[in-house]
Amino acid sequence: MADIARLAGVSKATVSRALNRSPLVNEETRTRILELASSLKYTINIGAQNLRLKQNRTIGVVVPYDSTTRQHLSDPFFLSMLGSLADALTERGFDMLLSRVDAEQLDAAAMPFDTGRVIGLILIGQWRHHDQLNGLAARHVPIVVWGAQLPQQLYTTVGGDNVSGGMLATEHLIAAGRRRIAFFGDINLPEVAQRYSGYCNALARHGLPLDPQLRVSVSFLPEGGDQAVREIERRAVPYDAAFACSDLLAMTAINTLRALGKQVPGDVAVVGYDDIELSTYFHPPLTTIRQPIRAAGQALVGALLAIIDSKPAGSLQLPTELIVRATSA
Amino acid sequence: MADIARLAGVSKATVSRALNRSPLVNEETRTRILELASSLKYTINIGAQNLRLKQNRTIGVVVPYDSTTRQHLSDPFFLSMLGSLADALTERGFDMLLSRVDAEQLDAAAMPFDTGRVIGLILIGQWRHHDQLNGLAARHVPIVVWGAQLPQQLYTTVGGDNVSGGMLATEHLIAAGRRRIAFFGDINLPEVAQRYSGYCNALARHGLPLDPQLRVSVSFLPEGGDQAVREIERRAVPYDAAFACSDLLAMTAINTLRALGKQVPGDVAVVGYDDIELSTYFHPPLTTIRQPIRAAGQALVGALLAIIDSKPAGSLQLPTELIVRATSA
DNA sequence: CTGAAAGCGCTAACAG
DNA sequence: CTGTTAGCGCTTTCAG
Repeated sequence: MADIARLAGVSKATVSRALNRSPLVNEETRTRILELASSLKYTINIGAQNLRLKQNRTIGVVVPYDSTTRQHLSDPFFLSMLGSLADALTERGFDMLLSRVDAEQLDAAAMPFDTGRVIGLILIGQWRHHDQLNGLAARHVPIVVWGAQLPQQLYTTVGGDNVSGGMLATEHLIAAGRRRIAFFGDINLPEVAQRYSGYCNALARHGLPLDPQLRVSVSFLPEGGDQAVREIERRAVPYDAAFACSDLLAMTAINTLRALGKQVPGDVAVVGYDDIELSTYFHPPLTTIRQPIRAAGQALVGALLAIIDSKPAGSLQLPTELIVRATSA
Repeated sequence: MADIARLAGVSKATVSRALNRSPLVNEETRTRILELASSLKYTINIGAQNLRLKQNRTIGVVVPYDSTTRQHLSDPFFLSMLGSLADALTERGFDMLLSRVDAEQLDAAAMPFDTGRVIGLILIGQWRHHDQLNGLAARHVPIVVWGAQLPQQLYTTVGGDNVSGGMLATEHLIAAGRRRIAFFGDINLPEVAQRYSGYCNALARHGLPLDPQLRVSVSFLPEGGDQAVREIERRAVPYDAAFACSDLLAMTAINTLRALGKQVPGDVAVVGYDDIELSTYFHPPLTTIRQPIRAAGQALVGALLAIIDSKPAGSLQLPTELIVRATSA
């Protein structure tokens, strides 16, 4: 900037003003400076600017990962979420600092905030780390989490409406004439627990019994679908449908069902969750519960910026939607 | 820092030294300062430190996207790559600034560098933007690209060995007794072109004719597999195998083959590319060419840091590997 | 071993 | 309209 000032025969202050399009600077001087700057390919040093302005337009996006199961990068759902966040942040002129942290050491997630690198954090995935997240919020780290709303929650969440998602899926299967509906998912995870309660509600509403033997606890890893099917077969309980807590789970489950000689949806109807892009192109195309990814990115960013602005930002539940395709016909 | 200095009864300089573990500071003073700092949850402001040190430990990772086809976020391969990069960068103490840029305006990718936010760029995906990439390199933007090595290339690439990948796949199919092998992919993309040339080599080596009718040009979008199969059926050329340029393509192709009543691998053997995690759990498990993702992240980061250090960093081709599963049995 | 002082690149009073 | 000056939070000579 000093160079430009010298070459333009003005002071650094004027250059700064010109570059920031201050109305205080003469039209003519301004264009001269701007041209000089662009011919020298000069751009303001954002670090210095941030320091001076005590501002910062970078948001930290954290993907917690489970070091034992690597339960994080298998699912295309995350990638879509990342994309949606990138779009929402870009749109509002923010940069995105991406980090992965061990889910057991979630405090580490706050480092970019503590060191002033970012002004707030978006966490993709709540898992079972409610307490650690509360801890961060108690420290006044501006944070928004993609996940379920829980009692005594100090942090803000944005998530799909899991209860109604679970209901939609289950009622759809019931409407399709299914009576013995298996549930695949780990209810220790808050989101899955809510989907399960939606499932229970739907059964109750239609006077169907809740058989605990029909619930199989599996992780979100791709092998989960296979495991779930094999487990329920081992239990030898009759079932004519399955509600899987992710599309990936549903797809791998369907593959195993087929391998075991079952027809989908003939013998077993299947509904997934998320509506990842591949679901449409799967064979047969997968019936699923759509999570509104675009809206999710917008909502997460909106909520975080509100918090940073110290405006109250309540937790949010985004509507989910049943997408009927062929696996439940 | 001024606060800590005051509370510890020392100068800012001493605090700085203590925090940076300088040997110049008295053991006792140091621990006092360190304790004070941690009790106040103080952390050095990285922005200010960077400014003063004229350093920066942030790398920009850029995912170009095609605004018309959104040819970017459908494929789990990218997510794995992102994860691998995140790991490699974290390991070496670098932060990752993630951005998406319109592939038609790749110059924009350099912005975080021009403004001093990052010290170098990693681009995931070369697509057909060789010239723009050369332009960036000519401007001395430190940059490494995941993609194919091309003639007259000013930038550094790291990529899988596509020619040998194409050969491995094709020779495997030939060894399995297939003679009419379709190729699914857009050879306008350098990586795909190289895989195609591997495919041609393999055919030639075994004295098999190269039938241009067997090559179907489709994008990497998930619907590509479906389109490819329908196109080749429309052409009514006989084929007994297909080599698809991504696993996603292979999977959606298999679904469509099945929908058309063809057996896989009975009627048509299929080989994919990338070895994404889902491939193992697909039904039938997918034969594919593995790209060494972990090594890729390491290599990309390593090459970029070398360039930043103004050490010469030649382009690199990582070995690919044939993973035989059930779709080619 | 410690402190005073200068300065990284930028912006914003304040004074012309 | 423009320049002078101070200072964002940090590190590092240079003197004690």
